[in-house]
Amino acid sequence: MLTIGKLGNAAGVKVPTIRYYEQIGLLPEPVRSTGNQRLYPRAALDRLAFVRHARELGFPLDAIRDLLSLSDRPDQSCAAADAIAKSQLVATRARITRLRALEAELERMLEQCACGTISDCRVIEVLGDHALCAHEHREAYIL
Amino acid sequence: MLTIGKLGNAAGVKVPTIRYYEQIGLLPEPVRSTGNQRLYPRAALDRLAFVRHARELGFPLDAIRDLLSLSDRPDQSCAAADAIAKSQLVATRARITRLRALEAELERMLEQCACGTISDCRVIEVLGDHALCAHEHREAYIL
DNA sequence: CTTGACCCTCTAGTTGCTAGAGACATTAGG
DNA sequence: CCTAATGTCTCTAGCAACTAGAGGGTCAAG
Repeated sequence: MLTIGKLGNAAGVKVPTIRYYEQIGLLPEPVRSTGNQRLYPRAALDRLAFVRHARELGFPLDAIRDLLSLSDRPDQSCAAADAIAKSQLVATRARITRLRALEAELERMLEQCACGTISDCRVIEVLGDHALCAHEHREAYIL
Repeated sequence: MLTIGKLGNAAGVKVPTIRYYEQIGLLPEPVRSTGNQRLYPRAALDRLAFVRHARELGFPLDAIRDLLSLSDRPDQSCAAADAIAKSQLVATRARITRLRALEAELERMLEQCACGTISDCRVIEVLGDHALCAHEHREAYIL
């Protein structure tokens, strides 16, 4: 059995994060030692590594919760898992599209700035007036 | 003078957001009517539009605070404003790079999945084992 | 048996808002 | 002038996904 620190080390996840995952019900409550310390079986390592990897790929915790419960039912169709991954792909692409427009706008802003005084600073000017922009970005800044 | 609702409408910013900006010191406290309601001069509209536009371009509020105080000093050099915009550009590019790696990984994952049962689902399998990945992404998922 | 590294719970902070409760102000219509 | 509808006020709490810190208990080595 592993203590929480060894588990965290092995999976590359910080100790408070593991406790947080337990608190929100993403990981099951482990057994405790006589001194009330968490003790994890080897299998917990796989589960935690799965969570970490999914997080690294940008999956939100809600989606990971669904993926975990799917992975516990090996005989079911994997269509649901595919759908989750697909929607993650769609979200990722949307972010990229948005960020590329922002990148272009920032580049333009900086290229045009002659770096004099604030009163004729292109950066400040463009920020103050969307009409000076080449792109539309009148949406909320979605992360 | 404008009430907060008219200001918000004109600038495309929700009323609670304006109050929030005031609370964190991003916008100055306006005068009040006899009935304690906020009353804004026309100039507040420019300032709020500036904030909104900068947010749309992904600038964090801290950076916007700095940009606002720079724009109040028109005689100073605009090097500081440029530096802020540049670091925003760098951050934006870093996010794009990261998201493109994620996109590629998700595409690969989905292409390889034969869509059978969970037990041989490529999505679940890859999530459980980083070694199956084509890219490194062993960093925190930075938004 | 003591020391130091680990672990426990709990609260509060991060970013940038959004939602709601319960009360007061303003304004348009009759 | 009164009323009803809308707008505004303050305050608290919530979202994601953690992170940091306080103040204490536990465990294994020497």
